[in-house]
Amino acid sequence: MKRPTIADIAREAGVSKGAVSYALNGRPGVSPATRERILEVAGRLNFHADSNARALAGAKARVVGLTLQRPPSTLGVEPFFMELISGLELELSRRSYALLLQMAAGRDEELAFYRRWHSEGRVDGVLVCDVRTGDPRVPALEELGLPAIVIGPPDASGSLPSVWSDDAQSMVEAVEYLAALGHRRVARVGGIAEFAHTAIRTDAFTAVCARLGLPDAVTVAADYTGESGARATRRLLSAQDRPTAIIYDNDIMAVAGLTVAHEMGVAVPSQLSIIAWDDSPVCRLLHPPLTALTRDIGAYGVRAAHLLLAAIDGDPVTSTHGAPAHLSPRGSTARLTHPA
Amino acid sequence: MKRPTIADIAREAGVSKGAVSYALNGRPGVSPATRERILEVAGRLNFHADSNARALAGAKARVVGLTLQRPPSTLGVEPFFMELISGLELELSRRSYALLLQMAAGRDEELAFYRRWHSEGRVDGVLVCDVRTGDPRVPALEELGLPAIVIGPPDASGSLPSVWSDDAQSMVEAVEYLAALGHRRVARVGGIAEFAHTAIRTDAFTAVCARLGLPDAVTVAADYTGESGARATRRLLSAQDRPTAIIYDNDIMAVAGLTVAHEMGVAVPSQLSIIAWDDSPVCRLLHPPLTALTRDIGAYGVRAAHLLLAAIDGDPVTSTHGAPAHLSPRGSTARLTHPA
DNA sequence: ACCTGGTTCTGAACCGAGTAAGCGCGCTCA
DNA sequence: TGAGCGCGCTTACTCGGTTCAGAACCAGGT
Repeated sequence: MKRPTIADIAREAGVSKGAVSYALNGRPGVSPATRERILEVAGRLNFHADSNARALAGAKARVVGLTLQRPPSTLGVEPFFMELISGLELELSRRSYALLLQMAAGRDEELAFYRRWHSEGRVDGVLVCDVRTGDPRVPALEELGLPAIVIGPPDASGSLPSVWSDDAQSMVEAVEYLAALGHRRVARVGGIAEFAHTAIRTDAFTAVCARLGLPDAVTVAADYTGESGARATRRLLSAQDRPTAIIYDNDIMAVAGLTVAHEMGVAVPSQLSIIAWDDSPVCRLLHPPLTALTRDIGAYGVRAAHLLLAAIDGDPVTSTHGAPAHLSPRGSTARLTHPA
Repeated sequence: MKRPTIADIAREAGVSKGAVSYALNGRPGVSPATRERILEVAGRLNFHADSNARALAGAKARVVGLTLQRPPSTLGVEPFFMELISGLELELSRRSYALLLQMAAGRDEELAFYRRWHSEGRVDGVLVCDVRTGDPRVPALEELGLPAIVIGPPDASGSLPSVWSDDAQSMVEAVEYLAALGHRRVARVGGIAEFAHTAIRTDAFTAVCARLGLPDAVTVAADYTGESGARATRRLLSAQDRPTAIIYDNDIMAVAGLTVAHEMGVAVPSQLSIIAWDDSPVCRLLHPPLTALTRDIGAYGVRAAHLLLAAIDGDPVTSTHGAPAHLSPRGSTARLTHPA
């Protein structure tokens, strides 16, 4: 027997299609005895309801969509998205939801995918990453009425619920730590400036540096790639009063920065301290191992999936903050011993 | 107007639902004039056919599935899968197919997903990674009749078409290069031994070492994680006659190996040469930059997607070989200058 | 005996597409 | 003139579920 349908089960169990549907979905309308008989038959025939038919008849498609718009070269290296996806799937699998993954060239294409998915009835909801301030996707999704969760700071997510941590707090922790080690000239290699979380980090960075009286709290913009991180680092280390500590907005740029320091004869950590935001296994493998702002990215995924499923079920959902990234001090940060 | 259906278009264009279906699918049965009118209306209403209804009515679901069974910690770091997915999507998007991504805990769970997807009518075909010799998924998929493409060597893919490159050839290139640099004691840190491509590389490694008269061509098994690579490297470098060159089965283990060499005071490349299989941006950022076996992983994805879509269309499909990985010599390999 | 209320189940409509069968029309050709 | 044919389009049914209206039945109360 191939691909049994509820009609097959109904015949086998001696009931109508309707009864089978009620029984399988755990809704009232069938007696416990009949329900059990139906479930037994379904199990015996290894029945799985056709998801297309179910979705067509008004039930959920049991699929959520995720689009990523970064270039593959960046994506492949950053563990962020894979860890995020792992977390998402943990929760989605638990509820028998599937994940539709789509790479997009830009926001417009990404938005076009949301629109198409919605009108094709492919997904019950979507997850939104890398939001910018004033991101057109937010109002568009609000208008579509497609359940959506933003993985990013709530500032830019409009009425869409979001999942993120308090980046400002983590930034304060990092800068205060560097200041406590005696650093005065602290710089930062930031991520893509248009992303909302980048702006938050930049503001927090300048604010805390001002509060601590650190001069020249400069942020150089980069784009998460190793090359851009290396370029930014060269620029910073070539300056008159070069910084004695640099905070990078992701780990791959920090790795690049470490190499540039080597290349320019700047000793890490004796002459330069380095902190990476996000902590991939690579950070621990380098020499010296990188001090990093560690956070449980998988937990974001779990939480985001949880919220999205709740939103799909029509439950009221509000933005939540996960635990902020905390500092994992390793060999790349130290008190200055060989001032330049 | 929300979510227009073909009935809406039919009314608007003054024809029947059937005519609309024919027109939209580019099949005969409507005159050019009518077709154009229908397409104009569809475009104006921004119509997209409900994929559930379409799939239910016997057409394709336009979805392919991919399951990954490696632990997220490994997945996140290795750029392989992200690059593969990017390549897949390039081709899938071109044909308006979507990608269903699923993490699985093991082969059995992975197989269960294939089964469920098939019986739920969710996917038109699947992609299979990390095949082992005698992998149960191969006969299971053959029996299911679900179109499938193996991303791996054809040896273990049974009657399923596969996409891979000639790893043996690349291994020969790497070992001959090391031999030409004067290395005699060459070792290897291999990937998971059960994977079919690992076996191929191991066989090729021992064969070429034997042919070149290199003694002790030992392969230490590891599991692609940095920790396992570091452990394996420590073991190798602690041996009586330690190797003067090590080939790693992925880049992350090579990074770990480089750090262990540092840690043990073994200079790279003067005392130890290192080659990584697969070339992530990180390889170029290290000091010294890692010599790597480079291959176009995205191209695998494009090719695999292409074959899968052909198989779904019912076209005859045969396994293909992509270009083999080729050596990108960098600073981590050199002629021995400080023999131990 | 009759009404009420509740549970259990059936039957049929419906979701939105695809598609086989059929029908009218105009054209060609015997 | 009428048979035959092909084009263009409509009609009606199908896919496999969900869901709603109502039938059948049973029990209890009056």
